[in-house]
Amino acid sequence: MEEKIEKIKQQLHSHNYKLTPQREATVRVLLENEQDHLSAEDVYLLVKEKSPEIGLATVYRTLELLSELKIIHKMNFGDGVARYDLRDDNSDRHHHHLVCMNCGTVDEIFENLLVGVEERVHNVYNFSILDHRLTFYGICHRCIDKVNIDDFK
Amino acid sequence: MEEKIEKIKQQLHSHNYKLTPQREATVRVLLENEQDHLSAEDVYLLVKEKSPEIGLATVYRTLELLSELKIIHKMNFGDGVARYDLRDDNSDRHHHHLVCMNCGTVDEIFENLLVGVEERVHNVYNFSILDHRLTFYGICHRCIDKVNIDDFK
DNA sequence: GTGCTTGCAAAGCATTTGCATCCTG
DNA sequence: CAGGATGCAAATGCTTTGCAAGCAC
Repeated sequence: MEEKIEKIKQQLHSHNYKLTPQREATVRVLLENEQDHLSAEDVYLLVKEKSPEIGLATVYRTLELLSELKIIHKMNFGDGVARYDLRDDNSDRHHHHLVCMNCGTVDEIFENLLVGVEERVHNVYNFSILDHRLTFYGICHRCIDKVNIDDFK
Repeated sequence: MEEKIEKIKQQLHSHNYKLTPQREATVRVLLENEQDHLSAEDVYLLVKEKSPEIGLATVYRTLELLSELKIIHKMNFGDGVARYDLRDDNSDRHHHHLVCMNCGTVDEIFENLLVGVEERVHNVYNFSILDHRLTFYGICHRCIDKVNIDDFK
């Protein structure tokens, strides 16, 4: 935890930004909720619990900044809000999402599912890949016995 | 073209909706721009050329309706606007996107890149897949010689 | 003090909704 | 003429921005 904060501090410093108390509080919330996919509002409410004086705009600016520095990932599952995820350098390229169309839960899976696929895209389409997103939409294991899957087709 | 319109008309009728002139104009724009990924605003402006009296709200309502009936695909590339695509039943599951981080162009590729992957996700995570999105972000063949790729990393 | 940060409020956009009107059957 | 469909304008919801004040080096 502390060493992760320290690392992010370095990353900010290397781009001439400071780890202000507000930014640190925001980063801590992200670290404490690494499995989740928090929206800016979610982060704001959690940060407010510890630091009630923080403004929503500051949270947005911090998330935008961390996103630009590629410390976090900004993503979109089609529900109208941006969601944020800490980036773990190692698992990053092998990190995909399972979005449940019944309960809305977003699970993460860590598997190198695209072995060979990226190379193929590069060779066939002359497209230089820098990042990718792979998201599966369906019904999660918690809901599968409770719903009629045909209702979602 | 005409038979595609006719088919969509049937799909609407089967759900007790009509193919009104406004809806037809909207569908025609989508058919005429099948390669593109138009935003609602784009569609609105194109429809307006032929039918200047149409309202933006009607375009939104039509796109929403077509999306619910799964006649079109609503998607999101992270630029803050929803984009729409006609669904071709056959190529649908093998239809992916290449988003250029320099010029913003979205190219489509049609390849069954995920052979085996879906089965694996289903078996390992007990997740019943109904749809997926695979998007690659990078630099397209038109831009690769004009930019320094490290600037995007 | 100079420049980055912040909080607040106002503005910005994309999208949705209320409502009176208009068709269509 | 009854119900769906439309156009307009207003409202909404997420996000960004302007600006004056605060803070740090």
